[in-house]
Amino acid sequence: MTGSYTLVETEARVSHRLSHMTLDFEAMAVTHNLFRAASAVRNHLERNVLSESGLSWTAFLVLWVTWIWEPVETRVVALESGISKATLTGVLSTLEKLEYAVRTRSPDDGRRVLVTLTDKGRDLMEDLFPAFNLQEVDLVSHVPVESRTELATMLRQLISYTEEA
Amino acid sequence: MTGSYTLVETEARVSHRLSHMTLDFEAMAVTHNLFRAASAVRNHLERNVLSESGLSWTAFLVLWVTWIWEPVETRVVALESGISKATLTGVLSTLEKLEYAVRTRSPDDGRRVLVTLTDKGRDLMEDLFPAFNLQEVDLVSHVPVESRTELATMLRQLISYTEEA
DNA sequence: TTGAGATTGTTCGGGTACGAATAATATACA
DNA sequence: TGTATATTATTCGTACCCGAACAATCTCAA
Repeated sequence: MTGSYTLVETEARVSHRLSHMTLDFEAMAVTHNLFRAASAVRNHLERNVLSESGLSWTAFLVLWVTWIWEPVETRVVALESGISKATLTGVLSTLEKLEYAVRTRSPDDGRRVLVTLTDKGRDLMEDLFPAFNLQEVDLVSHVPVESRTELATMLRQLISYTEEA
Repeated sequence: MTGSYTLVETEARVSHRLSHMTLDFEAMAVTHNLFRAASAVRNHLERNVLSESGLSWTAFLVLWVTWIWEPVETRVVALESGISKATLTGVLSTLEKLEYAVRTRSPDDGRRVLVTLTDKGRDLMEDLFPAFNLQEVDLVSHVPVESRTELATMLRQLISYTEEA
């Protein structure tokens, strides 16, 4: 916290810089906090849970999606993980090198590639996932219990906008 | 949206995989949606506002922080932007190459480096920022007006946890 | 005043991250 | 049957992203 500016300081300063513009500060605060929260939470989880197993956030996410849906097409993994297929190609190569996942050509359609976990990958997730969830519980501890569902709902409303054609 | 699984489908599948574990699904939904929202919103803004000026999300963020606080130490810029100082070094080099910002050695302390915008950089922000905010307004349009402040507040509560020693 | 310890920005190595171009495969229609 | 069109995963080029190691600079006590 040391050295960082408060929300009030920032808003005062922004108003000063932008006094001649018409702006929606509430919308600004939402997106701003959304990114601060996402990157803060991500860094926290990477340091406290993932670093021990040498997994990046994205690698874990891909592993998780595969764990839930395997065997699953890479197209779906990319979509569910929120990354591009170009990025996924690299991450899958990493996971194959670490022997957590394998690629298989689809028998029905030669263009498609299916992803599955190795036994080693499944073992890892069995260990990692509960530890991960424990940290998630800690993270939301400052948000009142009765508001958490609403928070998840509002976040989904943000997602739904970007999914419109 | 095509091809992606719904929340209900995912939760059903996760429960099946994890029936023998004790998990907090609400905490899971919050972090999961937090990241989906952040990456969706980020990609949306990069495509609809930033791509025209050849700026990445992070480059814009750094430019924005500098615009508000200049002249400002790189240490503070990194903190406020939520990136590491190693990353900032690269981004600042990009911004200097594009002639949007400049580095200056601090006269008081030889270790410190101060960042300021060029006139070109300030002109860019004068144009870009209102366009950016317009998109932000669109993005929160699916979240009821009366809930937006609360959303921003809850996101700050998430941030506050990670800031504890 | 000198030297141990702290602070700061950069470099380095490895892993994401994206859009655009590409190659391989499948589909549709003539 | 063949050929245009569509869909898929990969490659390519460039930029971001971090922790760790590093060199430069400052601080402060002996």
